[in-house]
Amino acid sequence: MYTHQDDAMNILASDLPEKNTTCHHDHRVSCSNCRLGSLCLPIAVSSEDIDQIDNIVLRSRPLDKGSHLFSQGDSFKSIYAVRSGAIKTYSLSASGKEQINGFYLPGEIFGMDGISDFSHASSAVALERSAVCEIPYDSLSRLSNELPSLQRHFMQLMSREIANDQKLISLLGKNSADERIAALILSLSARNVRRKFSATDFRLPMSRTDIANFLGLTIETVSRILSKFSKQNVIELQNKELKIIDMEQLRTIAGVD
Amino acid sequence: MYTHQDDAMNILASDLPEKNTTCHHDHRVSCSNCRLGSLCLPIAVSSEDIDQIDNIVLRSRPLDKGSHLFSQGDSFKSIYAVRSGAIKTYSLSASGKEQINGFYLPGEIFGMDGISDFSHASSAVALERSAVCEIPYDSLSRLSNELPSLQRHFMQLMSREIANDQKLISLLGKNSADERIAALILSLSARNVRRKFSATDFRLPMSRTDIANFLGLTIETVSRILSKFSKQNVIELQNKELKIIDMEQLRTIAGVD
DNA sequence: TTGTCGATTTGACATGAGTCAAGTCGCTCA
DNA sequence: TGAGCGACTTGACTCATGTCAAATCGACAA
Repeated sequence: MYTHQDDAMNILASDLPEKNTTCHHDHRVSCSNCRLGSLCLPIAVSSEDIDQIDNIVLRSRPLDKGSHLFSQGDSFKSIYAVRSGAIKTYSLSASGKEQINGFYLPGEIFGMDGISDFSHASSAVALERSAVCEIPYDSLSRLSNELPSLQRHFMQLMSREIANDQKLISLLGKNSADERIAALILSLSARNVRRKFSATDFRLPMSRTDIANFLGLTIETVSRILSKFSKQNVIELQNKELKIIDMEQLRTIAGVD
Repeated sequence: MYTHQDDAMNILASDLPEKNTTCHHDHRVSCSNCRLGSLCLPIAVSSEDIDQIDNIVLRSRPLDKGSHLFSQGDSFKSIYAVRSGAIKTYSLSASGKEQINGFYLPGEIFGMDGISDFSHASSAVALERSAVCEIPYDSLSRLSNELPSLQRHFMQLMSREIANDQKLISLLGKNSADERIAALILSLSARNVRRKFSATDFRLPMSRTDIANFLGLTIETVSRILSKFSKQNVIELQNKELKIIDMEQLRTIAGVD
């Protein structure tokens, strides 16, 4: 039994000592060698089990920026784990508006919204050159029956996705633009920490337009607020390179007491 | 293989001819006699399987209005199906704000947000005198291993919950107050139809405050917009008794083309 | 029946975020 | 190196929704 403090989501990868090979360069790296370490896979899985999982995972070559992994309405076959880069998922509402549902960073899992009716309820597109692992759902289901810890882990993943969505609902329903943007920055920071990267210095993988869409704001509002945060010396921002200067203040703005 | 048109969610109950017994009066009714019919259970489940499910379901006595079924942080043991009445689930954000995550009507399932870390991420409270079926998660998991259709159905339920949440995210992020309220009324109407009740005449089980909280609005705005819809002869509203007068117009307002 | 209290409605006003309109920046490609 | 173009920023103004305040309604208890 284990829990995570942060809200990122994960399912496949191993617990072995990190190798310093960059995944981008060899997209065929196995789960047991993946530098994402235990981000994806259940910690409880033994190394023989990892081999079984390894066998069902498909590793495609990197996706170029802007290319789609699947589109809304496509028949559902697999879920995906980000290996490198960043992915956004979005859906079109009945009235044709695009809503970004999430940004996914290395070690995170997406594509689970297609399970309910065998077709994807959202589209997934690469925000930059990215590599993903594809996990065919049939094989995963079958393997889950043999590996109870995998089944449990998978359920947890879905449940965590629900919990994440509910946080976003609360953010959109109850928080000001300042609070939403501060919360997004803090979420990216926390997920960076999870991947053993800097909590304070990182690149925003998405455009201002994407941030605005995700947070239910306009691009002008996002831009103004980021400028304001910069003027207030809470962050420093050079295009997409972000540095958090005053983490405490950022937390205060986000309303985390 | 089957799909649903609307977005309500469901898992337990049978497919047999409806009996005209009101569930409220005998809260011990079995799944196979439940008037909710096939709303809850997977259609594919055979009658012997239903008996097995029947055996793991706990049927408590009705809950009074305002009483809690579980609270945020409680350890997770079961998921629940609404038999009669209505339930809301809500969670407190880091900053202490309450956000209603959903309203659940008879035949709908809730409480799945607790799976990820063995503790409930939200609280559930009865909006009116209600009866629920409790399905212990342990037993459900065990039974799922024997009944593939049950496991599939359960996955679909979780996935549908995600899809629902994403619709709400889009609604909150992209739609005006008018559109949000029209969409909620249409959702309640569709779910009523699913239960073989009137599409146009029903009672709102929740208060204006709850509607406002759920939709990310203030109670004043909700009240004003409901009054406006009434003046425009789109609906008629006597306290909580709602009659949809002009369904077409309501759809137009909601932005469903 | 009357009193009480919370739920709801309505009005007047304030304001945060959207809209519209210019720019400016910073890639990419020739 | 410079042209072109999409991404981003900034300013002025508007408007939808929130805030504050007061009145009314409706359910329930005495």
